[in-house]
Amino acid sequence: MRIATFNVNSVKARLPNLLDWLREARPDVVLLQEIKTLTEDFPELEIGDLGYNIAAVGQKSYNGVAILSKLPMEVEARALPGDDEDVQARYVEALIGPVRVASIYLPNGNGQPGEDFERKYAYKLRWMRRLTTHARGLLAHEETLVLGGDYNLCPTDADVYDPVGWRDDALVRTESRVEYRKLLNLGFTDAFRTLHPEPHRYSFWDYQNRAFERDEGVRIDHLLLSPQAADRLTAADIDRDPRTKTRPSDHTPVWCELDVGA
DNA sequence: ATGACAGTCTGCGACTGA
Repeated sequence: MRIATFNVNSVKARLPNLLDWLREARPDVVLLQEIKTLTEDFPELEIGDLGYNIAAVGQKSYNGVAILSKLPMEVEARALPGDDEDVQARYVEALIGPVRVASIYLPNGNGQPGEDFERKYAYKLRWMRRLTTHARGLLAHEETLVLGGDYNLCPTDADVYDPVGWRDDALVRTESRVEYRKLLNLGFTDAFRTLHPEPHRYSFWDYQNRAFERDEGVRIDHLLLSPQAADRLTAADIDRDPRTKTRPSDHTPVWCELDVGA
C-alpha cells in the first residue's frame, strides 16, 4: 500500500497538477492538506473518476484536509479531539481495512509582525500537545497507523537549508522541536528519515527567490509510523516531480510503501 | 528595497502562509 502526503495549497487551483500526479504516481492513499475550500466544494467528480473514495474536511479560504483512498474507508474523526472551540479544519482520520491513517495540517505558528506575535505560536504548541495526547490513545490499539501531513516542523537542522537564518522561525524553534520529540518518543518512526539518513532533503520550497531552483527548502511534511506500520515499511521518498511542473504547490509529495499483504 | 510569490475573497487590496 503506497501512502502519500501532499500539501496542495488549494485543491481547486492545483487540480490539473494534482490529477496529473495521481495518474502518474498512482498512490493507494493520499493525505491532502490546505485544500482551501468548503467541504461541499471539493472536486469529488474529477478525483472520484480516478478511482478514489474521498473524505474531506474543509472550511472557507484556509486550511482544510482530506483523505483519498482507492479502497473503501471509514471516517473515524473529522477533528482533533481536545478543544471544542477549535474550528480550524486540520485533522481527518480514517480506517482503510486494518490500516488507520490521519491527514494532519499542523499550525504554522508564525505570527505577523506587530501585535500579538506569540498568539499563533501558542496555538501551535497547544495543538501539538493535543496531537500527542490523541496519538498516545491511538498507539494503544497496536494498529498499523500512519499519521501523515504538513507538520510545519523541521525535526533537525539537517532539515533546513539555512538553520541560522531560520533560527527564530516557528518551524525550527526549540519549543516546537521539543513537542515534536515528545510525539516521536511515544514510538513513531519518520518513514522518510529512517530510510534516508542524508541531510538536506526538502519537501517545501518558498515560491520566492527561485528557492526550488536553488534547492533552498525545508523538510516539514512527514509520515509518522506506529511500530506495526514501521515493521511493514519497504520504501519511502520525496517526489520532487510535481514541484517542477507549471503552477505547482509550494510543497511536494512525500510517500511510503507498506507491505500490508494482498 | 514600499521588493520578491501565490492562494483566498460579500475582492481590485488585505490577509495568510512557511
